[in-house]
Amino acid sequence: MVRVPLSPQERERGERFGALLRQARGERSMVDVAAAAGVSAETLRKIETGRAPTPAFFTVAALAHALGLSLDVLAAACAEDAGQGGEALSA
Amino acid sequence: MVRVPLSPQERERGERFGALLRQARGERSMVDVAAAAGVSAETLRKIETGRAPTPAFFTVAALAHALGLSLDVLAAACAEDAGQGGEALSA
DNA sequence: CATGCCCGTGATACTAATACCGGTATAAGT
DNA sequence: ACTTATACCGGTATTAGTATCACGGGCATG
Repeated sequence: MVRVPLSPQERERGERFGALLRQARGERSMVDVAAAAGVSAETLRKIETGRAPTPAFFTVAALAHALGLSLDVLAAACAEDAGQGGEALSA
Repeated sequence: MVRVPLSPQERERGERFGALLRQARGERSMVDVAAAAGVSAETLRKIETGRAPTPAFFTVAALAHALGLSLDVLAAACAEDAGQGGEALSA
């Protein structure tokens, strides 16, 4: 087991992540945002649909920049949902 | 060529990125931070040394959380340098 | 109505990230 | 001096992200 397959939780988190991006995209087209971020439209689509649940950091950073989103907010929005059962590892 | 190999610029950006993480880690050990972030120590080492120049978003998010860093600051610090080979338009 | 364009999508190809293993070097503690 | 702990390094295995190709649906135009 050298490379653990993505957990269902990670998949779901990716879906939520993509949903956030799609929501932030609003009326803008995929190709427009993708071009602004410097990634291919297909990649953006995969991220939005959750088929790429764990995209690269800089890809996300570029998309967030193109959409005017904060990476911290984005990560927090997904992390909160991901650990909604009760994450008591910090205290 | 369906998957463009990483550019030298991306490699350098990864090195800077890793340097930032290492700096933020300070005196803490790799295994400690890696465990806190939920990634393997080898992965953290590869990211810090620049051998993994484009880590996954959530991996970076977890590391930043473990280190108390802001993702936006982190991305901005790398993006500035990654832009061109010498943008010194400081007014 | 046919054609072309934009959007979104599925399939395919290829590289890279993640994790594990063994070995090595340095520093500290006993 | 031996052991322990930390970090570095090479290789290996497997999954996953990213880009190109090719297709279907909707809309405007000729």
